[in-house]
Amino acid sequence: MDIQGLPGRLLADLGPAIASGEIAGGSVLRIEELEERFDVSRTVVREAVRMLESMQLVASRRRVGVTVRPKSEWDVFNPTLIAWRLAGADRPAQLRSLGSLRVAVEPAAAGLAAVHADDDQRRALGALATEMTMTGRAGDLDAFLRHDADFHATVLQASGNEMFAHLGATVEAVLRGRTEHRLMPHHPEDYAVRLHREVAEAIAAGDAATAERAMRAIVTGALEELDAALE
Amino acid sequence: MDIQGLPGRLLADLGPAIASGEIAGGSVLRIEELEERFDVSRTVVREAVRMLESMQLVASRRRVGVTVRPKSEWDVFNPTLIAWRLAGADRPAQLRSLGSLRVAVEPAAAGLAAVHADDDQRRALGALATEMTMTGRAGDLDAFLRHDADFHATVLQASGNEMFAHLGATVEAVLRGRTEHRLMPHHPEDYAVRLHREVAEAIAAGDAATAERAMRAIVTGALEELDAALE
DNA sequence: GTCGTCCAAAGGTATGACTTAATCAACCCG
DNA sequence: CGGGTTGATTAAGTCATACCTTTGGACGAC
Repeated sequence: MDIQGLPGRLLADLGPAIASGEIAGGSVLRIEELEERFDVSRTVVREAVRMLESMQLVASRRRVGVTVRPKSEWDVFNPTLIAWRLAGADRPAQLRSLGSLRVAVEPAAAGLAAVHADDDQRRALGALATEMTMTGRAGDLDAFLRHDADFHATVLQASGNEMFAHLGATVEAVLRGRTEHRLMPHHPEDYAVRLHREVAEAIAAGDAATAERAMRAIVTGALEELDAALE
Repeated sequence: MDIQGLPGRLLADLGPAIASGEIAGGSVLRIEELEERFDVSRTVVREAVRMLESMQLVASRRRVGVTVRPKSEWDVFNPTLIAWRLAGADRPAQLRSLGSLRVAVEPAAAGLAAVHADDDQRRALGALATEMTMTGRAGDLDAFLRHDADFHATVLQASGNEMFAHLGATVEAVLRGRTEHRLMPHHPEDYAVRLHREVAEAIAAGDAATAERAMRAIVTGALEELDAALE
């Protein structure tokens, strides 16, 4: 999902630098300077700039240069940008934003999934809940993370809403970040695992209200734990 | 927010064509062909392709060409792409997706706004609700639309969550599309206007639960009306 | 002090040559 | 005859350069 070619190299360098605030809003980059700094041709620089431009990270104006736009204008839903911010200095802020988004979206998705999921998806959720129980008890955080991410991605997918479905990858990034940075207990809380089981069963039974309620408990719990972990 | 220069011209032509399905997933475009078709240089074509690529609309592979990716891989949150789809053949599907998204996000945003809004925002919401009452009664759909969009944008902004805030522009696009295509009653329903007033008052009073409930009523109502209007 | 003109700086576009990688097919080996 | 390896071919990727276009700011006239 990442990069391609030389412009990708520039992106991988400039993008995170801007996203982390290291290059402040209002700064001006000149194309010629970038050519020298990265030792590439104008073509390459321009393509990289175009991509930053399409994320609303920068704006290019004649006679001025490539100016970094204020943070408030970024395309904050862009998955690449989210990844950069999660990897950089304002990971806390990004995690909080995404946490609120999850609280809003995932319960709704669970409710829809109870209505729209196909049989395979209902079965898969049950199986994933079981895996989470087992790997959670065993303290195998890697495997737990994998199944947790799969679980949420499956629910989002099963909602039948393409926009919800696309948040699967983002949620996975959140969960991974949480695990990698020790922002969650070393043994997943029992109650969280039980709630996942409850969501799976409610979706299997077509019980939208219960699925929604249980999922809301999961994501609000996650948000509270996150806030606590971030002091 | 749109376009800039010659690459913008290509984008404005290719983007909507892909977004509407006119150019199907799996199709292959060759750069040289595009050069001729639009009578521009390679530089320009490549930059346009880069931008389509960063929306995940296409992928460029050596020895093959620029292939249009399946719809399921598009960056469906990209505002430009949303605009293209709203303007094109699958406006109905896009409106439905966005409708569900609103149902998920706006109630949560209203709840947060009741806690985080500043005084100006609380005042502005009250004033906008008043305007909606007046222009709604007068049947001035244009003015009503403007205030309606402002209202929702302000709530999203006041939530204090940058991701919610960014959905303001998208919601406005939805509302505008709804009005322009006669998908709403010629006189806004009284109950909807009353609910907006209720949201404004709850946010002014810092009553998160009420704000959330009233906003949920607004957006679920809007979604139902949309579904009805789309048969 | 204000307005208008002019110039230079920086991005935007065009071109053509060259490099790189991947597909397809021919070919060789088993 | 089948399968894997190699090589030719094709289209994207990169580079260097020249030229065009816009525009911010300096400079001078009124």
